[in-house]
Amino acid sequence: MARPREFDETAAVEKAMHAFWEHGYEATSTQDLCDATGLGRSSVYNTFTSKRALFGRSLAHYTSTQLDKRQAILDGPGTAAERLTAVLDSAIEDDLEEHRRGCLVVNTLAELGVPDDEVGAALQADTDRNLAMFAECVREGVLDGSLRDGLDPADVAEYLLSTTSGLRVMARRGTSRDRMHAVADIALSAIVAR
Amino acid sequence: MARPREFDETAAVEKAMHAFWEHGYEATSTQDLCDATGLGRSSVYNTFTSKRALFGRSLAHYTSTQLDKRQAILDGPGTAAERLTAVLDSAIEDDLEEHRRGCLVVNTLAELGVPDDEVGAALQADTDRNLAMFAECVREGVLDGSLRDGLDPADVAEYLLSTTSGLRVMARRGTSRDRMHAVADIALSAIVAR
DNA sequence: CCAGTTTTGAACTGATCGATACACAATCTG
DNA sequence: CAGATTGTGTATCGATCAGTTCAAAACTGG
Repeated sequence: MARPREFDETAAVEKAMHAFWEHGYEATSTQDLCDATGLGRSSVYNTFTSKRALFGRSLAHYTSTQLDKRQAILDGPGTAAERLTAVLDSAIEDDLEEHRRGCLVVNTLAELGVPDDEVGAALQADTDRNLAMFAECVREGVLDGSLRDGLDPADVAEYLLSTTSGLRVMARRGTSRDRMHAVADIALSAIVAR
Repeated sequence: MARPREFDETAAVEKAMHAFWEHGYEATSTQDLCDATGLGRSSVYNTFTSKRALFGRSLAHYTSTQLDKRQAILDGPGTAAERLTAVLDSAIEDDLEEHRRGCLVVNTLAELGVPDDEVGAALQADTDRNLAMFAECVREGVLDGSLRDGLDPADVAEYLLSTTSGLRVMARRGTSRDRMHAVADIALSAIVAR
């Protein structure tokens, strides 16, 4: 083609993601996005079409990173119960760093719901992948004996996703690390083998 | 004094609350508030000072209503475990009606965090009152034998608030009523007496 | 009916919103 | 180097933002 880009597209998406994460979708102006990415307006619109589309890209980047991290923990060593504990601990640590901005997915769900566009599609995909990952781990846990017998993997997956979502809201309320760990302990006690 | 108001202030706050609830704080314009309340701009600003202050009033009205409703259930008949079940069921029903707009408190926490103003104060007050109500019920449950021995009321209160917050996020994800009830069942199974 | 007080409606403020137009710079292919 | 193509910077678009101004309207106590 012709003139090449003077910036890295993925790096720009990442910087935009942090801007959206910090202030939310509506409260982040296109000027904020230019400032955050270091790009001019033309470059932003030429590359990403619209604020909405850039948000979609940012959200997809966020969910991809987050899900990969979670998958890595669930694919790691230990019993299913231990791995689920590690997932909750990791979620709590994520919530506490980064100026307590919470989780971009939860924040977006709260602000926009599941809109009928690429943003909603990214949110739905995130929900589905989380549920699939959790359900698979629950099945493993029933087999390895670390989780209780008779658990419904789909229901428990929904329970675990609800639990992590709840923890992320608690983080925004200002709950302390110790309390969040106590909450996670109680939550897991409902499903670990006795 | 002089010329009387042509509208009911509380009714106006309630209408404004629904507008904020439906679209979020940032996405609700002052024009939207005029339309929703049926008031002119002058009346809105003369009565409520600013969009932010009206949001604070709307949020306080919401939390007050919600907390009173929850308190009524917790003050009702039945064991503590039964009353907590009723609270979660009520929260689920609330989440499902009203076009799945979720919970105004959770939505606001996600969008704004806990800002250093009247809005943040309303959010903090809501958190504190919820925790106090739950903790008291947990104490009663340990005494009446419907909840497990040795539970820490403060931790379990935080757990219950986290659970309801998580359910409200799940509602925004589009989770079905049956699944939400299944999640609530699992959540309660962690603390009910065996 | 009148002075005093408050509410109300309409017009309007400067600022900012998301997005575009367009000239020009920078690179590619030939 | 020529011509095509794409990226970038600046200036700007109309719309909308939250909030103000101001005079007419509607009430009060006297």
